[in-house]
Amino acid sequence: MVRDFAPRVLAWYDASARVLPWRIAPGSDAVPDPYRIWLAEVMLQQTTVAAVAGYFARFTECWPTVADLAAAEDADVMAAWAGLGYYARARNLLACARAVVAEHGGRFPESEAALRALPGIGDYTAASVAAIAFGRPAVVVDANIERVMARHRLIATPLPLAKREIRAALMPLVPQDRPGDFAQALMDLGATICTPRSPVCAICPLMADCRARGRPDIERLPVKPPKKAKPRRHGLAHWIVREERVWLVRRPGKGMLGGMRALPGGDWTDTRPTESGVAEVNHGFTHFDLTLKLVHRESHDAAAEGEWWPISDLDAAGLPTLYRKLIDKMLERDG
DNA sequence: CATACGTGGAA
DNA sequence: TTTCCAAGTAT
Repeated sequence: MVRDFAPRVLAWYDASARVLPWRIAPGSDAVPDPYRIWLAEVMLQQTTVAAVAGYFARFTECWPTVADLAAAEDADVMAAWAGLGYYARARNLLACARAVVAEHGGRFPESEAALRALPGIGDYTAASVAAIAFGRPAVVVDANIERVMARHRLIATPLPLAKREIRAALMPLVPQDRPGDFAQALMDLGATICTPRSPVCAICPLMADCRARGRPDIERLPVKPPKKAKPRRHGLAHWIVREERVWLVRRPGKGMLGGMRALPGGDWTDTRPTESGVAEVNHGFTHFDLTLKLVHRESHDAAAEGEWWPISDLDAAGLPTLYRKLIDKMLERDG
């Protein structure tokens, strides 16, 4: 049965592939654009298809080619990424586009190794671009494929240790003729049938030889390490207004919300400020929860760099969601 | 190997 | 409301 693993997966994909803006439909003779494949793959890192769609449309309209993106202003790209999260991706996106232009003549390299050496491209993205854009028989392993394989082969080793087994199990199954479709097929399968909860095994093309099929503990696969409790931190943000404009700063290039426009304010600490504010939000980050309070200030530090931004045009500032939530709350209150 | 790094939707 | 977690990468 294992011998026809890829044919079953590909036949299912031919009939059931999701239609996505960055995808070339199976059977189409269109030529994939490595720039669009790469852009989508970076946006999709730890991010849902639904969240990415609008950003992908705006980016490809503003910057149709990798050369256009490489020539863009940092501030414009960071603002366009605002709200999508994991902002190191946007910084690396620009660095990668510029490296492709400066070091590869404006064309993405085709080998997995050369792709892997570019900023923001790790094991997964290097393999997926090699397979999808260039038809290379790379072994693509993302969270969907980990789940499909851990269940099909009943791999109970906890992640991330299981990654090696999963990769070894998948490698001999990759078809030489359609590696890109194979990878996308397994990801679609994981996203729509072999889901984390309530998998729809009855319509799965792999059900005949899936070792986890029918087991009550199928939802526990793949086994993941226990999560740690998230601490809560507190911070202040300053609302400084002059002539219908608000004072915005840019956060340092590394760390939380690195490189993004923001409201000025102090460090985030583990003690709640006593000062009363005009608005407050709770915002959940990956490894801590933040309570951020908005307070009025008359002026900013004399030495501070920043810009007076029209309050009526805050949408264009490209503020991270944390600050948008806080400002929206205050404006809603004050009218 | 462990940790830092966003956000929004689903159950 | 809380918890989970989604096409991961860098350090």
